Amino acid sequence: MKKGHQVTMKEIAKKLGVSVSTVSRALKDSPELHPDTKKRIVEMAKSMNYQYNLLAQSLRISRSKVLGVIVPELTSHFFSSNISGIQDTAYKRGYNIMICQSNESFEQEKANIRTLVSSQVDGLLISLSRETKNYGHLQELYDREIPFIMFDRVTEEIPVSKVTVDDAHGAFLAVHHLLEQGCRKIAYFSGPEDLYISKKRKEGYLDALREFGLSEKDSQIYITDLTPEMNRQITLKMLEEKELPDAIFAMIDPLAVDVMMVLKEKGIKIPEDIALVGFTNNPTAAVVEPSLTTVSQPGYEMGQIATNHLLDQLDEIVSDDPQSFVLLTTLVVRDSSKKTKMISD
Amino acid sequence: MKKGHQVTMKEIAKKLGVSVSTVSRALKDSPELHPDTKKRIVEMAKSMNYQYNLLAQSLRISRSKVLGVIVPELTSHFFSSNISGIQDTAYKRGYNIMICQSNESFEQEKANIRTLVSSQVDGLLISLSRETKNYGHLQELYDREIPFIMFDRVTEEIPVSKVTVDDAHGAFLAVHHLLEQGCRKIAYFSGPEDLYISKKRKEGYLDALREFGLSEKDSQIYITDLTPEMNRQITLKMLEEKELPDAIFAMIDPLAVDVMMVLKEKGIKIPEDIALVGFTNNPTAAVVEPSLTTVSQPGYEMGQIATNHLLDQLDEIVSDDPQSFVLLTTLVVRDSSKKTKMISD
DNA sequence: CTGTTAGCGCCTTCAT
DNA sequence: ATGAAGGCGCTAACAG
Repeated sequence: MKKGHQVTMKEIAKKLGVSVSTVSRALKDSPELHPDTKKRIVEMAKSMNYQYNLLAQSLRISRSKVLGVIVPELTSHFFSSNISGIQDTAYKRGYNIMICQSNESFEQEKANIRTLVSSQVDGLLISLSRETKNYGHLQELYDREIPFIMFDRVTEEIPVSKVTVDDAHGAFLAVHHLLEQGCRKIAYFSGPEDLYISKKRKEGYLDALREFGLSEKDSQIYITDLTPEMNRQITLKMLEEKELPDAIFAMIDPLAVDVMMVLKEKGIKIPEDIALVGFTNNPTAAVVEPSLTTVSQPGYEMGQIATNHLLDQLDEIVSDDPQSFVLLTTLVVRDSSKKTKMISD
Repeated sequence: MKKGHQVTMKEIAKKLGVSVSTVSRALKDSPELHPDTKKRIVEMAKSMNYQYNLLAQSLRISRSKVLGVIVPELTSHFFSSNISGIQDTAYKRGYNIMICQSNESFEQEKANIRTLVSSQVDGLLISLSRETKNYGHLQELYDREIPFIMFDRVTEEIPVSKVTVDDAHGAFLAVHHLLEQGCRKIAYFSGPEDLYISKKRKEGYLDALREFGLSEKDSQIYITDLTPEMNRQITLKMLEEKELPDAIFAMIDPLAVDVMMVLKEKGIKIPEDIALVGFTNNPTAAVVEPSLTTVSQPGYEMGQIATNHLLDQLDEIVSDDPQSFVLLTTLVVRDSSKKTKMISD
């Protein structure tokens, strides 16, 4: 299919017998121009259906007004909230966004960066893939002075701005809540240990235990690669222990839901036998039965803040010094953790 | 923040004492070039960290290798699956995608089209906003010969290719299944009547009724604007009727889930008292209790097919004649509709 | 095999 | 108040 011809300034100029620069000025509403000429040009442009060519402008001013976004996956609710916040914010400030998904692959992530840089994006917003364990590609971006910031899945290794949630504190809130409900044998279901969030949430878990006079000896940690199969498997494994925990803190909602399914199958009552808390506050958390207590992450706001900060840096409204934005999580208490039943229940 | 300087072909050329075209050819791996020169250039490019400037190429060849995507919202699981399919497919074929969300606003949708066209996208993939009731902006795209296709939320008014699911058939499957389960008073919970999918799914609903000797008189239709509040409200209204339906077909999963919540609150057993079927197969459908029978829409595949077709049109692999791809839906039977309990249950 | 030239659509001096 | 010229980075036609 061949695209229909796009009207250019040149054509408007010819039709009106003026120069291209005059047309350019008229369309930019430059003051140093006769109002009549301006009016004639603007009207002609409209009647010819003239459409500004951003590409040409970008090349000219070496600024594309496009931001690149890389996320591990598009279909996760959390990341799509991020993107939603990024898109709305960028759009409001006159930017478009180009999106890539790494599909949790390191190689793909590197390739994504390459195409986005080639596309001359003015800056990048990156959330790291699960596989990303060395940061040469980010270091290179940094060395080449291509503005970028990281969100959610970040690394401390590169001195750029980051937007995260207070994972440790969120986990602390979750486990603290379980302890308040009277639980004392609380298991932590963790994703891969080298994952940043696995570590951070473990910190919060242990902190909360300590707060209640418990030590690491009282902790119980199960590790999964987060596939539904392994999630099931470790839950079953846990159920084989002589002494069951009275609560489980699952690192992330989908894991919590998988755990819940197994417990229900096995006739274990939630929260009576085992209380359960997740993390993220996915839409599913509200509708499972029992409804899942979880830690809410402000995905949309993360996107907004990340984008505004990056654009502020680009526009030199703020300095380039790397800043770390740590958004607060909140505990959403639902039924899966209510050991102390209310009368109204 | 000022972006670091990007190396250009010109600089490579100067450093090596060759012309820019030679560099260009070397980097394109042109055969009509001395291998040694080519090697020298490629190595120099690498050592200088040369990065191709797609923007310049786009301007030159009047093809941006970028596709524009407009969806009503980014955070819905169905649309993010679409986008995931679009992104993967586009990427494989050497295209990037620029994404906008209309947030279900007609004005926003028009504005999105404008920026994407200004950005010189080679084609557009559009899913219409809920508010979009006239199609002048699409007609204009069409008249200006800007290649685009529509998916999921489409209109028949514009002769371009479309990718949809067989909504009527999906609804038919759902209601047919309920009838087979012995239900005879089946209510249809519909979104706004002017919505394409509301209409299509109603068709399937009525067809299925007819198949079982029922007529429009035996139908019961409740209409909501799909907000959680109104979803609740119409469910409560239905419950006030003297004679309750024995099954409900809800036009879309979130609506089905809202209905389910109200029914459960009121102590109505699902599926024993009222069976329930949704549409879309959102992740939530699998985890609510009882698990929700629903019609599955292949979101990712829709994105793939739409993108491949649009790119095929652009590359003139297929003709420009508008084609209509109607993907088949499948019924996913879960607990919310099983009137006839199996022994194993 | 390689260089020269012209130009994609726009903007920005520099003239007039 | 307007025009002419040069150039952003790259490619393609034409020479040689």
